[in-house]
Amino acid sequence: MGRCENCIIRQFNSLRAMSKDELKKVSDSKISKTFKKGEAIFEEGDRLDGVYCVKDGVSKLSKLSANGKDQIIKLATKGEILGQRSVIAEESANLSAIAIKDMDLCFIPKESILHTLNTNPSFAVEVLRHMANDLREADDVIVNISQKTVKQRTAEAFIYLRDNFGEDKDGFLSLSLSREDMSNVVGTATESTIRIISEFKKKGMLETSGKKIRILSQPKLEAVINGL
Amino acid sequence: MGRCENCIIRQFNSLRAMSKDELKKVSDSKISKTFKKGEAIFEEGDRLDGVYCVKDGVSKLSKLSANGKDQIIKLATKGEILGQRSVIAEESANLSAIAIKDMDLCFIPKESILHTLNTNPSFAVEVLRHMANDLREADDVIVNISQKTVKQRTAEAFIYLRDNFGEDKDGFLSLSLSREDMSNVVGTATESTIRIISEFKKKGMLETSGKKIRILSQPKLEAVINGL
DNA sequence: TCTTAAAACTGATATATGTCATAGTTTAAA
DNA sequence: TTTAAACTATGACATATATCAGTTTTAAGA
Repeated sequence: MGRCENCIIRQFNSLRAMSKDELKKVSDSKISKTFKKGEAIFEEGDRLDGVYCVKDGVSKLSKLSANGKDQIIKLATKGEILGQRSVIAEESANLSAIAIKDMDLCFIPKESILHTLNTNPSFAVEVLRHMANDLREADDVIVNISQKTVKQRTAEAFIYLRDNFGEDKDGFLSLSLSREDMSNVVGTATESTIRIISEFKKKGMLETSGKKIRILSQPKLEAVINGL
Repeated sequence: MGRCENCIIRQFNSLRAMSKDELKKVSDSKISKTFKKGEAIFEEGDRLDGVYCVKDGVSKLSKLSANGKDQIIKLATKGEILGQRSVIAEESANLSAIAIKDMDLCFIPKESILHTLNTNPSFAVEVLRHMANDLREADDVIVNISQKTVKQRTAEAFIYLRDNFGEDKDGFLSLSLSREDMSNVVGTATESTIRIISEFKKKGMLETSGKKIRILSQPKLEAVINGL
């Protein structure tokens, strides 16, 4: 099994602030896990005994509302830490984490995390910085949802998918979401998302091939985002 | 001028995790400030040289969108720290803070905060806990906005105002927001808020007297929230 | 390959909410 | 007290989006 000390993923998250000794301990207690697409890493309300460091794959973090709809708050990929907020706040998970691409992760027991937090200030500050960033992003989402139209938000989501997950060699988005997941990111009904995607295709902004979607004109998408 | 060591407000926020020495330094460098209703403590985009500890009054934290509408993300009162996120992330402010009730605050230069963060892990953990809580609240807002109707969110806002700011001796909400601020909390048009308040009055849920609003039936409001 | 379930799509319609126009009311300033 | 400005209120109307119902397409399992 790989050693944390040598893990490249670590460079992208707060674990890089751990000392050699701390990493050794984490490495000894960590457990590698895999989840297939569709499987839940944890669900809303679960008590978490640790956090998950994403080595590969993608997870959606979502929250179910009373009417049965799911709102996706964030898509987490390589380098992200899942469950951090809940472990730190010593609360049960406020979101569910479900794999939307086969995942490869390391489970790190909360004791390691909490102990390091309480003894290594630079680790705590790193985690804090990361959470401050999540908080700003959440604020932005709030403003977006309440001020922009579904069409604008859908256009934004496509740009987001390209910027954060990239494209394959043929220019298709590397992460393909189902129409339902897409609508849960945007915060709308599945039919609305389908209609908007059809419209974007007609207007030459997007192209599809099977489940894959390719962005044809980022400028046109941006025009939509800017309310033209 | 008051000494931080003796400040009661401190008990309600992360500053309680500071040592005596640290508090002494903060006390020597802090500056008391007051802001009248309507004045800006800071604006979106400002670089903050420190944080503000609210001793009294209320501030709205809001973000302006392209179309000129303001979304209120949070109402901050006694004990809250303003600007913490931006100082920690070393970014300019992502929100504006504007007084909606005359305020009394202490400005604490960022050096004190950052130095303590880097040397006192229990302070860092306290701040982290607080931010983890803000993050959960933001997640809840996202789900609320995208899943609930304006009417439901308006009803929730009234309960929120009662729970967080209380009532005066006559049972009126202690914090009275203008219809516009209320609509910016809920994320809707001012006219919609006005109409809904009228409806709630007709249905015996609310009562107004001048600018003051009194909740007449919490159960009825809750029925609305639960989509009845 | 056939079969079946899930996902994608489309149309018709309902409804919540935003927008615009206008009038009444309160508040603050002169 | 008078006047102007800001806030609250209400109606008429436009429109974005949800909902429901049905069809087609795609994917997966037998």
